[in-house]
Amino acid sequence: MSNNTTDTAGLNPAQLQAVQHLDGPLLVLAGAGTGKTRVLTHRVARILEQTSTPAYRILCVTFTNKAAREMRERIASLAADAAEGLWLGTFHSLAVRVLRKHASSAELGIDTNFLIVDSDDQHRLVRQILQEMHLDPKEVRPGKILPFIHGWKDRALEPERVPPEERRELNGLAVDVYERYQRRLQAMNGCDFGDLLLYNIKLFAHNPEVLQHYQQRFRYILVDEYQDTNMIQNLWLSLLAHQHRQLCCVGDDDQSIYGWRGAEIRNILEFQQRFTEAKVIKLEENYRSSQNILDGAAGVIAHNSDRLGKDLVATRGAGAAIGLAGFRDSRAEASAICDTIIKRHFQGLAYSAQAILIRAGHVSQMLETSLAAMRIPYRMYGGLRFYEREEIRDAVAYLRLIHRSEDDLAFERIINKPTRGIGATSQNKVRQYAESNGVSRMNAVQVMLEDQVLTGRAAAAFESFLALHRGWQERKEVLSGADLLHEVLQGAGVFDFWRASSKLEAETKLENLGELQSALAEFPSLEAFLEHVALVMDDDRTSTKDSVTIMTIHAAKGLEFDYVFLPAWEEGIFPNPRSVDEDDSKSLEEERRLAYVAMTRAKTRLDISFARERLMHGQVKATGPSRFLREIPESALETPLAKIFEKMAAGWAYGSSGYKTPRTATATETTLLRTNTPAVRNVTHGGTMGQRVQHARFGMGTITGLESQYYVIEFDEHGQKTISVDFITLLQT
DNA sequence: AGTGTCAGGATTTTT
DNA sequence: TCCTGACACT
Repeated sequence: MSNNTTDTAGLNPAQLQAVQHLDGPLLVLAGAGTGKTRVLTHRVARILEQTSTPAYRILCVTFTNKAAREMRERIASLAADAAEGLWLGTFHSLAVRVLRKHASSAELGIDTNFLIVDSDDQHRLVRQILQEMHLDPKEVRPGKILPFIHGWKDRALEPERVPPEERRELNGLAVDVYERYQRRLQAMNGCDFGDLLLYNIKLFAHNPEVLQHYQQRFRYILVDEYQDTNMIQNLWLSLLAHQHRQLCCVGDDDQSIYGWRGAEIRNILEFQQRFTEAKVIKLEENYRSSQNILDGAAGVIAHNSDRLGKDLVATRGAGAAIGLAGFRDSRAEASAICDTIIKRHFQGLAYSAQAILIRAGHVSQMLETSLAAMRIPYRMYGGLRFYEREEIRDAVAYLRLIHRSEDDLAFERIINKPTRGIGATSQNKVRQYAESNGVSRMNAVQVMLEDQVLTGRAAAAFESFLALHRGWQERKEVLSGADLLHEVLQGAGVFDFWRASSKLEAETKLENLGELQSALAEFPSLEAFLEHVALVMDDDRTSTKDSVTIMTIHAAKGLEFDYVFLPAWEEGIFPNPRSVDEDDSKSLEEERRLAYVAMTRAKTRLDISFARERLMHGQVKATGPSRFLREIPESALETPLAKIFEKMAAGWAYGSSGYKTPRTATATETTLLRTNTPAVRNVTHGGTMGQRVQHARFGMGTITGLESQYYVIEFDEHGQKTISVDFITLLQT
């Protein structure tokens, strides 16, 4: 093995230290743009280089498939024989790997041939269960129950261990559904995403020898984006690291923005308490952003109390001050941003160097309208991903059913899609038969046809479907995946269905199906492909065309752009009102971290803006500037906030350079504004104490309290309620 | 089975 | 305002 595979050139002393320290637990605390992943990959290469063979000595865990792919490539280029001793992947993909080997040896209720149930299937399952329990779908929807189940699984809680106070939520309903849901999953040999890790933990608990085996195998464990781990992932890590205690976690507590889906920031904050011998290395030299941008972000994040603390220093110098701009309304904001984008483009800057990052999806509407009107090419991320699209999911379901005819969820998805005369009644019959006999749906259909339980039209329809299925199973052996898919879509009438469809998107859908065929061609087997799909909700392949990026801040984490726009920094949008209202400061702190993440995406120039009125849900809503704006140190700003207020008060839509866009409101907006603007106004909406209001469901009432985004209203017939301003119509006095 | 109508809701989103 | 899901009607 060559002795300079870990080329340390380009690593600063702190990074070098993080790479070379190879003894005991280590926490690498690194801010945005300090080269975390780079350090981690160098460290892996260093271990590979220093410790010769036995295979499987390193376990390297990342959070997303994208990150895993990136790391794999980097490591491969650093260390020639990386593939040999290394397990690298996401928590879930590695958990699958373990279960595929050992699931049968423990009493988990599944065997090694288990199928992975994705979120769409989870929804469908829960919906069925709720129906069986005769619950009013208006009152209880899967979306109400599933977050509980996910939350519990993320904390390694099985139904019977859910603590009493949480059982009481929804009157214990969620627990009941959880139990039924779990039984259903096991009956079909299925595992949802939460189960993958939960079963690993159970497996380790019931089979200590399996745990020991992996504890011995993985001498070194490395984790990227540690601040995003949830309780069960952390438990999994702790178990595996128990013997060698060579756990290296890399992360930034200030970038923990996934608390709402179970990430546990305490994992990183309390690392040193759990590993008292741990060494902490802070990486504070920032290669991405200018000092002004860092100072601005640091000023904001300093208002959080739950943090370990870092001082980032830019290697790139002071750079431009942060642009701040206020506008009369969202339209003016959008067109000013577009003007600036075009101006910079004419100065030679690529569109792809500019990005607009937003807090919530709906903010993009106005921006998209403006971009389109000005013919600026743009890409919107965060819509439906490739593998989540209806036509793709259907096609994949066909393949799943061909691969494993016991895949009941796939069966249910496509048995009557496109319609082939198998209605709800026949499907229910099959389902009941299958469940009471403990066989798969496909199996049930066969038997029911033989026994003539199914007759007439339905029987004929099932017959021809079975014939198709049989044919496909034979063809599977001789055809490539892509060809098989083509034949299936043809035979099942999917192509015909979309060709005949009058829907606008029909053509795109056909194109997508073509894309799926080429995706299939990249996999060695149908099985490999299906496993990939189950685990990966693939990020859309980036197009080569030069275009501006619009994405949510969440989606932008880990990315960087030269020029970044952050519109709609307004109370009511950012921070999101739901986070503000919760009594603890936790969610507000997460919003603040989100602001920090957003700001630190910019390398060269950052432009933050707000509007006083925003077109939302088809209504004009008055908004105030975000509290985060006041937290940005004035020294980092091009124009102080106070000055912007002055100019705005003087009737100007004003901002810093490139943002002077006087405008007049459209006729409709003016009318709406007038009706919504009484003398003494609630800053965010326009209501006053004592004002009469109307609500779609609760009727007439009187405002008795004003809060940031809510009114307290005494309704004439429904008593006192606190209601979001969005749903209130103010009446003229 | 497919289309039309009405009510209710409207952060963030990976595996 | 615009999307989704439930239900009723043809």
